[in-house]
Amino acid sequence: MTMSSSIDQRVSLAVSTVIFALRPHPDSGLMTLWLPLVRRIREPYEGQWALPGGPLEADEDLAASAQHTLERTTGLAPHYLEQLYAFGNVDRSPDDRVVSIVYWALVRPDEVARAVDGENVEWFVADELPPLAFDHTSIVDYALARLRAKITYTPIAHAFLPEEFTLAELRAVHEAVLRTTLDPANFRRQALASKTLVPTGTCLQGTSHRPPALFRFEAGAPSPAPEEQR
Amino acid sequence: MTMSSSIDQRVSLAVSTVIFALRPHPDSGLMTLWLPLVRRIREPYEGQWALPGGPLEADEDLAASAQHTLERTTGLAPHYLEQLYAFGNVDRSPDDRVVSIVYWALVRPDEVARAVDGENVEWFVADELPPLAFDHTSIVDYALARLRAKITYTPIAHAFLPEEFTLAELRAVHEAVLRTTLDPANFRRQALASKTLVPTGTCLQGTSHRPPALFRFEAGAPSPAPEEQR
DNA sequence: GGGGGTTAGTGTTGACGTGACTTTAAGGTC
DNA sequence: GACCTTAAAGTCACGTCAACACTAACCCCC
Repeated sequence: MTMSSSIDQRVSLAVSTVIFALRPHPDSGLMTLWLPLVRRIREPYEGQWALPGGPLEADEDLAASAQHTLERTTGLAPHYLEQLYAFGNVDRSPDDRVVSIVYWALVRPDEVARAVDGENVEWFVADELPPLAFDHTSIVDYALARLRAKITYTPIAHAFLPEEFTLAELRAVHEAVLRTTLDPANFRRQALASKTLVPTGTCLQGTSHRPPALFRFEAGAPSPAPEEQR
Repeated sequence: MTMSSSIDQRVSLAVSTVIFALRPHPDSGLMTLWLPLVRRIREPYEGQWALPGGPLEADEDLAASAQHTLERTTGLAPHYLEQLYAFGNVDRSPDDRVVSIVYWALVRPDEVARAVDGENVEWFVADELPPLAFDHTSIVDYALARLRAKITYTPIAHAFLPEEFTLAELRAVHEAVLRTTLDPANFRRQALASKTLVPTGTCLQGTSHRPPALFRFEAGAPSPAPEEQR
């Protein structure tokens, strides 16, 4: 603990984030998973797309560093943030040794609108990515797998939605993430059985059909540190 | 990526491991989870017990570094090793900033016998630990939760056993880890349904009752990188 | 060598969750 | 008011699993 491994061995520590959001697919119009990428402006992999990230800030916890780097590079403030994995293989960067502690995050549609969409930040369909820098392609694949697994047994879908939402909207999130269709009746049963949805008492008005009830997400027992993981 | 965060900000990177093994409890005689701890010989927390670990080796991947540090400090070679979490809160070490990438491991009983049990390495019952250095108590708690969760939906229990084992032995592992009793008939059905157990054809002889069949663990599809996580 | 003890292994039953599907309710539109 | 559309509730069959009963195969002991 006294010898700093980083000084002697020049291991640099980065924090990156895989950010997911939902918006319609340009071709089909279906709700689809998107994620923002940043164009690299230095070697190695100059000009290629990569995950937003940066060096760990000395005075910040890991999650806070991920969040701030995210804010700085993309302007996004996620509504869900969880550590994904620490990637540190020797050969994952051609020059230096870089250990990346990667987080994954979910953002709401209103955030997406606020995000900077400048020259070096662009949104891509999660399942149709260009070749990425470093090992970021496999990192995104892993994050995708984790998201799809976790949404099936944990109520995180609401992180893609505004405060109040209908069951149809919640189901649309699941369908978009999992790329399937779900039976509305069965989805309703299962969603209400989880006890994490609280009806607001109001209904969404202005539809050309029966008005659906609005719900709000209510956290159950606070999750133990650091996460539950199942 | 060009600025090394570690040099400027003196963040050191450590790799530690929570190692689990099974042996009888000294009081009850029941099979119980144990883990080896290392006594710290330097400040901070000098004299206190801590997880085995050390600085990340420059020429090793993360998992390899965990394995080698383990070998060096405790003499143990695990049969299962998985990344647990990266702990990096600013205040987790009183002096320097230390980010620990923590792994968890399972070892077989024959390994436990081979392990060094010197002055500064000692085995403890996992649920009856003394106060540990740094945030290692909460790390162990998290590893315990992960082990108990993962053993229920993944065939890792065999990593506590020799190559060939009976279903009763496998069930005893589950019971020891989860601290419950399990129905032998239902456990058998569920274990055989997973298709990961291959009968060797032979039976364990020398028992004072009906001889049980011996099984061997056969890996199914190789797990995707980095892990499956569910 | 037969009865009893012990564990291995098989079978049966009922409760529960879930997928597929039907039915009723509540709006708007024409 | 007929009709369309989606919300919401209800029905049914099937598979899973916990609980429990039952048979099988050894050893021990008298």
